[in-house]
Amino acid sequence: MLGAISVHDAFSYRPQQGLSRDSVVRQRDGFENGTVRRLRAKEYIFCEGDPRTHIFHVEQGVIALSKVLGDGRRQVIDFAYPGDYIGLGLHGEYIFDAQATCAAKVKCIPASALEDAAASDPDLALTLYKAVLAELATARNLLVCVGQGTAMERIAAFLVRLRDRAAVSGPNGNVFSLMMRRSDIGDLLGLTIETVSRTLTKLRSMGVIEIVNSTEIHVLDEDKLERLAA
Amino acid sequence: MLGAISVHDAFSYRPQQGLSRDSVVRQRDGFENGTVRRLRAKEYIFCEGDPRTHIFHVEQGVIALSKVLGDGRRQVIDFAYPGDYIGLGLHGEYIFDAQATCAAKVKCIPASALEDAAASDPDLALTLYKAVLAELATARNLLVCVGQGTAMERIAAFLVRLRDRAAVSGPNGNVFSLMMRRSDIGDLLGLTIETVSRTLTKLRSMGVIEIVNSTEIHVLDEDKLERLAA
DNA sequence: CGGACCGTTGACTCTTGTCAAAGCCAGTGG
DNA sequence: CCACTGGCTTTGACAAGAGTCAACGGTCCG
Repeated sequence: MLGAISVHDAFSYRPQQGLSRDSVVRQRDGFENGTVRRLRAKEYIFCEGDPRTHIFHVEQGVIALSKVLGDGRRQVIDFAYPGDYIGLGLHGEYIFDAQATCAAKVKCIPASALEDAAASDPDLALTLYKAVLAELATARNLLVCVGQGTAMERIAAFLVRLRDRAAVSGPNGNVFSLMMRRSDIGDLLGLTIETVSRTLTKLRSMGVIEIVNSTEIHVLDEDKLERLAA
Repeated sequence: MLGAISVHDAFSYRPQQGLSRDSVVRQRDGFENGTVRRLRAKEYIFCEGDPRTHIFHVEQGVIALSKVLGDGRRQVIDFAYPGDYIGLGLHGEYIFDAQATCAAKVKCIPASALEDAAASDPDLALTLYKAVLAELATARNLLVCVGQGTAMERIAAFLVRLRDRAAVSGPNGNVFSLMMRRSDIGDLLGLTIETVSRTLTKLRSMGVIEIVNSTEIHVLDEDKLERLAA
């Protein structure tokens, strides 16, 4: 299976090895403490291997965290939603790519600032520890889903998670926007965009969901959706 | 895909919901501080949902950490090797099963002892934080492998990791024992035992490895093996 | 209006899963 | 000492789910 590298415009262009990376440019315009940075869909915040100068706090939108193999195949590791932190850890470099799946805003916090604060504040340190444990649990649950589930089970489980997220933040959890392309979903679940599309279509024809404008989902039968999830 | 739950003898029997779990029995014979517990192949140390009373330090053998779906499908999340700790975290319950893949020895440490020590010892706390970060990196790498790799790429990557592990602990990293059944490998990589077997056979017929007694691997062409890995 | 991007759908291929049979090996008991 | 048994692996034949390739349509935007 070969995943294509989609290169859409100069702004979202993923820097290749050996070329000067645009993260250097980015640091000059908009990386001051607490600065909020606006991102367009498909724009990169950083790439795997970039020096880990900042932690980012998602204010708006969705950020895909992913790893890319040499031949272009991409695995999305997780999506970061408003409230989530990106880039925690002790490595000198980022260990994955971070890319907006839609228009987004992130607050940029110098990594040293957060780490200094954590060193003198046990509560903050515990919070960071818990955040990493949560990331670990998320990664393992996704692994179970991808390793054991059929396409239908993976898509259904993904939709259930989106629904649960929407349910806590709004009045009607059964209506939400995907905020991302089919390729982002496919790269999360280890499926092709065609399989994602076909599976969503099947869920629609089964009366489980309704799809508006390719991007907005209405869950019509949440019980059935949950039974379909792995 | 339906993975069978193999039940072999009373000792390794995986307790079902609602039945009294043998972990209660186990706590009576061999869970004192620092006690070393001997395990037979396929014996459980604990199950997901058991109260998290102890941390375990692997002394010998291999422990499979896994999650099981309702219908018996199992995803191995990681293998713990001598030197590794099992059961770190802040949850009140274990969040996965831990089962020996072969004869093994683990040292049992009361969870409270380790956590009390970490609270007053920043160095230990940092060590635990790093351990969790390492687990996170492992889980994500496995996710990339399982989500994007073919059967051959997954098996090759798995063998490369075993070879690297053997290389640091002994004189000849190219000869090592799997220390586990095909089903453990399959459940790690999201493959059936038949596919694992066929892929290993193919690697043998390609002259990349030699298989002795189903369980001992000789890597004959490590360059080719690495090129095959995802 | 034209182009780029995205999503959907169809036809076909192929990798992997499923089912079944047979062999191997170790442990056990006669 | 040997036959038997159970667990594990290997192999083959076949089925099915997902991937690949291609065409088309819709939407957004310059």
